[in-house]
Amino acid sequence: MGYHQSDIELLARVPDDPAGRDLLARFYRALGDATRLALLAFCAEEERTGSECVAHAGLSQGRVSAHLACLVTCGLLEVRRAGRFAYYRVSDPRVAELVGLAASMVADHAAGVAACTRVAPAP
Amino acid sequence: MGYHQSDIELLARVPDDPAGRDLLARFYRALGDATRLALLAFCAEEERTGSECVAHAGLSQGRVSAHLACLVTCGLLEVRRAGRFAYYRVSDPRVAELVGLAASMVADHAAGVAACTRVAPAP
DNA sequence: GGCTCGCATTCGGATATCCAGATGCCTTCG
DNA sequence: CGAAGGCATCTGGATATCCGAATGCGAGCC
Repeated sequence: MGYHQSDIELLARVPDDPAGRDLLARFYRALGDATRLALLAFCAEEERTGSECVAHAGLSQGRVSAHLACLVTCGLLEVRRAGRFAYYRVSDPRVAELVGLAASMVADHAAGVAACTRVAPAP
Repeated sequence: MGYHQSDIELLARVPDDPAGRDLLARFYRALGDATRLALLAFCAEEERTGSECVAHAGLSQGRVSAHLACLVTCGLLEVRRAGRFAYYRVSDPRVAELVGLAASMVADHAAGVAACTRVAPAP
């Protein structure tokens, strides 16, 4: 008793095989970086070129390019190439849902998330 | 043109301040580990004790305890303590939605996610 | 009281991911 | 053609996270 239908769903959604779970974990790690989240929000507003993303992120060009490539291969961003420019944008509405849900949960557990050191306390 | 309402939402959901984005990123990283995903699915079926989780995960007891603590502080799992036992379970329906959405996106981009090396190629 | 069990925390080492800077390829412009 | 701009990739070093094993603490049983 007390279990929601969605809990059953969860079970079905998390892959049984280790390889599938690792894939899902990798996908979450693509979202697990503050710079990539900032780029995602930036490219959700409107289409952006690589240089615009570099200026917005305030990191080295090479690093931002790698972050964008990560977001594209994971399906979080789409890229359109024209001439010497690359235009990035968020096109999948599931991305917004994913971010909205997570932000909502973080709002309810901000202190815990901030304190959560997945392995070692402060050295 | 071509932008969904949910994209606007996304913008609003990703925090403007770096600290807020870092918190959101930390939350995603809590989900970004195959062992923790397996524990989440295991504890979604029904309430589980720490020892049951250790047996299911097949890792050292100390490590599983740390993973469970991470999931609890991030609000992904709830713990109920009785006597010398700790009972873990998923109680927030948003967890299932979060996992379902991610799994659905991974299904559409499995090859990319598998290939995505966030920084350095194979050494 | 003393012992065992269940859980949490600490220790040292391995691996993944992050970063800036340098280099290379392709496109565009003079 | 030659120079400059935009993007991707490689190099080396710093940091975060993971792991098993050992240790500490409180609860329940004999």
